[in-house]
Amino acid sequence: MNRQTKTKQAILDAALYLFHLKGFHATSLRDIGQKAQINPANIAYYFKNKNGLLEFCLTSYFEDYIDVLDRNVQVLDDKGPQECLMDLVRDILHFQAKNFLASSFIYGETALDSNLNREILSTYYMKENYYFQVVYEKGFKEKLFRHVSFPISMLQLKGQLSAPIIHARYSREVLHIFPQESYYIEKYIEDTIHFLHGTLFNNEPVRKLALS
Amino acid sequence: MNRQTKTKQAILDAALYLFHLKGFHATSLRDIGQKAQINPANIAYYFKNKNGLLEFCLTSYFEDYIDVLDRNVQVLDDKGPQECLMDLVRDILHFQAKNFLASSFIYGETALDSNLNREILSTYYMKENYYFQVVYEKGFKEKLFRHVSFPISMLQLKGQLSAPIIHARYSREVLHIFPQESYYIEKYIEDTIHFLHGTLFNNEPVRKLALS
DNA sequence: AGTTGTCGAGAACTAATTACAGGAATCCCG
DNA sequence: CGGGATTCCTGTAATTAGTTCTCGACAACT
Repeated sequence: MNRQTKTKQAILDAALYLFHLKGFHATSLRDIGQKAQINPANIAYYFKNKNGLLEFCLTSYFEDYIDVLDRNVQVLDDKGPQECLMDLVRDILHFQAKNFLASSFIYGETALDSNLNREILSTYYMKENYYFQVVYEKGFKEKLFRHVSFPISMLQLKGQLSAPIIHARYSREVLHIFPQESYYIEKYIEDTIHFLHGTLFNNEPVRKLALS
Repeated sequence: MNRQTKTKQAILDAALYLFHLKGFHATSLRDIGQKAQINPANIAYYFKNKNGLLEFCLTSYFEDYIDVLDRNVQVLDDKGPQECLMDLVRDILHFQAKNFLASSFIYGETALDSNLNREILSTYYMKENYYFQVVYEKGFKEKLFRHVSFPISMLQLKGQLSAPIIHARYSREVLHIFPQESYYIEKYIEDTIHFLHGTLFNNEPVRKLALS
């Protein structure tokens, strides 16, 4: 890794950490510079300005995210909609855990109506929605999914997927579970899939969870 | 309404609106003053400083929220845990829809790790958790709830409850559903209760959703 | 008249951004 | 192969803009 990519990475790491900690607007370039052990002017050099830094963070995150979706949906016909959706859930939750800092900061920002990054987010939302819609439609067509409302089911699923990130502090401090530890991630994945079986899939769960 | 409460309310309305729109740190007191048609110095007069304004927003919101929980859990023994939890879901979703601006801003802020309002939030999280735990425990004891992990189930439920707020823009722009309209609220409540039947409650749903 | 509420101006501070200069790495031509 | 030129990278410092908060004056009720 040459000098350039090294400082650039240091800036990104520091920025992501501080964004997740305090939010975008609350972190100054000075903070980032201090954390990354570089001069704030460097940020301008690499990312033009604060917004450029934000845009870079967002786009590189979403590129990878869309990639995860794309890879999964490409094998939709082989796996069938149920397997495909389960794998999507698995991969998305893994992806979010791996990119925890970025995920939590992005979820936090998107809760707001801010028009700062509206265009960027809109684009990726549309893409994300497209992939899920394809899976759902195949599921409906083959009668493997119950006849539920796609938007509502999608919104529920989004809630499930975002919960370990958005409520991370709540999880840690109150529930005493640690949504970044692989034990809990696997457990949460299992339960999210169970949720799909309970609300969306037509046939019985392949592997039942413990029932009392 | 006398002059005092009138300006105070104007400040609060403007603040909540702008916080929800741009986030706490991104809104200046000048913005609030302009939106509320008052002089920014008034904010200091009523709330001491910007943080005081934030604290007031948070505490008054959570007071009401805890009130909703409390009222429901007080009649736990009469209704039984299933009915009680369903009514909780109903009332919480209604409450959030009614206080949409505050809800979305607070969810946005709590996704971050900010230690600004850590103490306030911690307190209310603990309370919230207490009420749910009481309901769950009765449900477990009377074998009306399946033998699931409370923290994980709770996290899932939190995800369900926060989704219409956090993903409000996604809902509107991509899914074309409007999580503030009573039609969708009722529909979403129905589906959330269905989620409880599918993942938590032991007996069959009282009123089945359309199955294909 | 005295209390309470509102306003405008500005002080003190912090932020992003830009200009610029010194240094390091790299390249090119002798 | 070597040394100078060029490009790339980093740090300092000044500019500009925007923020909170205070203070004293003014208005409006009681």
